[in-house]
Amino acid sequence: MTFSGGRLNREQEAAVKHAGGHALVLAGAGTGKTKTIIHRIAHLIENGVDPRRILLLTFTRRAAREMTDRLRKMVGKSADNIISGTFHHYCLMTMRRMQKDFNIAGATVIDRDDQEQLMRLARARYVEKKEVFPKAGPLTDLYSYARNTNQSRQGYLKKFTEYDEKTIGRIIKVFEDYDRRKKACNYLDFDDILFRFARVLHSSPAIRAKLRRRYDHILVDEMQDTNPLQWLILDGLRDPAKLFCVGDDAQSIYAFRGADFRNVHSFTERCPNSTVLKLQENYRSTQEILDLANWLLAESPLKYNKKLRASRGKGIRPRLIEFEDDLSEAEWIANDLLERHENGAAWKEHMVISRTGFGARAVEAELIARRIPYVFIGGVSFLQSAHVKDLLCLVRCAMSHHDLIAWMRYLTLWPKVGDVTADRMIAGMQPGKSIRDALELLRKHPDLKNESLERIVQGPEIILENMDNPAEAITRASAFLEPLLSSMYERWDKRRQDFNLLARLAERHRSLQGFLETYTLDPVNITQVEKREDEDVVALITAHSAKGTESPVCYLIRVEPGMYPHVRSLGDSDSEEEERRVLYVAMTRAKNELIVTRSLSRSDYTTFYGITDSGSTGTPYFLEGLEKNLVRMELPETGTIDDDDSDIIIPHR
DNA sequence: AAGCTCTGCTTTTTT
DNA sequence: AGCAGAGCTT
Repeated sequence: MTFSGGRLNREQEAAVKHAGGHALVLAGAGTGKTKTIIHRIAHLIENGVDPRRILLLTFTRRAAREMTDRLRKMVGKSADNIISGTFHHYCLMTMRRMQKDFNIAGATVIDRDDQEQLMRLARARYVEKKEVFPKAGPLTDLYSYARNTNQSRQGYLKKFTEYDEKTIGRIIKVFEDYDRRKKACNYLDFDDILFRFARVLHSSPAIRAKLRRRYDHILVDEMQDTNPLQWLILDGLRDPAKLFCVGDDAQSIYAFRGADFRNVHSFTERCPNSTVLKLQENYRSTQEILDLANWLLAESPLKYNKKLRASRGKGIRPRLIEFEDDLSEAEWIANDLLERHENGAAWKEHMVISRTGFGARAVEAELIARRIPYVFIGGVSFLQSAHVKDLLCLVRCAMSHHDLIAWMRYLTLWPKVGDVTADRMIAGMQPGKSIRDALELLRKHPDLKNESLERIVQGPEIILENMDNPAEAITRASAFLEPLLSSMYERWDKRRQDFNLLARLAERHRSLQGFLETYTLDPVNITQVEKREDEDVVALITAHSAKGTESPVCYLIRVEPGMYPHVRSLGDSDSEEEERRVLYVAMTRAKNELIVTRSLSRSDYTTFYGITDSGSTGTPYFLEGLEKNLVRMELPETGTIDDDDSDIIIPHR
């Protein structure tokens, strides 16, 4: 990202060579944060620190991989010896290697979808069908948030929700039921991964001592997005290991997930003898781009005390372009991309940033129609599509007979098996000690007498035969499921190709468990699998996923009332303020050119749900009162837009 | 007990 | 407009 070649400036060098206690590095957008982390690790290794005693915690696996790739170029293969990954990844890996200490043998990691599924079951027990009561989705959010911020359910619900006492009592009942179900199935949800690790770390001095002895240096990226649970983990692992935490409070955009920027603000109180270092010089963007970003922050009632200065100096003023609707917006962007490409620019020099995955749809359709190569980053991954889940659930069945959700899904794929029959079969397996016992019990189950169901047991057996060969297991399982699935789904021919893709992903793994867990924690997007990373493609990306990236030309699309701040955040000033930071993050991705687009007149997004009229009356909007000289206002060249007969339809293909 | 059909609700961001 | 859940039919 930020060029890692080139010399370090004085601030960066001070951070890289910092010796002594813990350090917090406040690094504004584009100030060479990644570069500084990499150089620091290289510096440590060159000064004799054993790479295996360096722990690097990042926010996404993508970031971890990118950093180790760049580090490898500097220090060679020893880069691969540092321990790097997300908090979740690191904690899970460590707990797996110390199974006995953490008591997680045989546990299945479940993703957000499964978690919601389980919550739905728990909810059904306490809530009448038509009753007005929070749905499983929101309940899961509440449950997760309370855990990530390490507070009691009761306290959290009372303080931060509007529910009355009675409702809160019932919500907690549902949560407790969820807990029981989770335990019965031996599941670990995302939060458990952090929670269990943190709990053992703080309740078992012996294990804590053992872990603390392992590291000399712990580096943390995106510190502003860590949550209280993650802080407890860092706190438990530090000393003698030195923390080196890098962050920027103006880029904190994950509060909805429990992130707490006190982890940045209270750092020095929590870590006595620590040093705060600053990186202030922006190397990424031109001053015009930063002026706009600075203006946005200055408009905030909060005091960020941030003013980015461009070491590169002057450049092109950001453009603000207005459209009739999102279709002409998308069309214009595609045209502009094509034009730039014809003039010799590479596709990969362009990034299209959207507030929501959904909001990028029109542009995506247009890119496909115009055959512009792109990757979509963020949004729904292909691992979440129904048929892929079917296959993965079959794999999971072979790993544990307690995996209720997987078994339920697998069994009900079969004709004449609904939830009732499936329940009965699953109950029949529970006395089994091992998965093989359980399969034996299932084979004898009365419901399998039916001739068409004999083959049910074969599915998991195929997987069991190929435990050490994930790719083969996937291939065989696909063939096994095909007759069932092909009749269930439309456009089966298209879907089945995803199975080949899945097998290719599996080739990279030696154990099925590792394969499953890797992609549960960090699902891969289909376009990311298909394309090589260094391929020449336009990046279509959500603002959240864009954090930590940069691009010479950035299109910021749909910067409209209802989007920034997003309608869902309205009414809560903290959330609204977070939206400002989302926009700030998006703006500061641009190196040379920032092109802001919007369609104010007929924003179907705002009219769509609830917002009374399409005029922006009353809806707060961050670009309201934008100083004219900060951007170049434009209308797209007319032409096709006004032709009545052009009646543009986006060609789907 | 399964499976189909209709209705109503939703669409933020992600480990 | 597309999906999940409720209710109805087989």
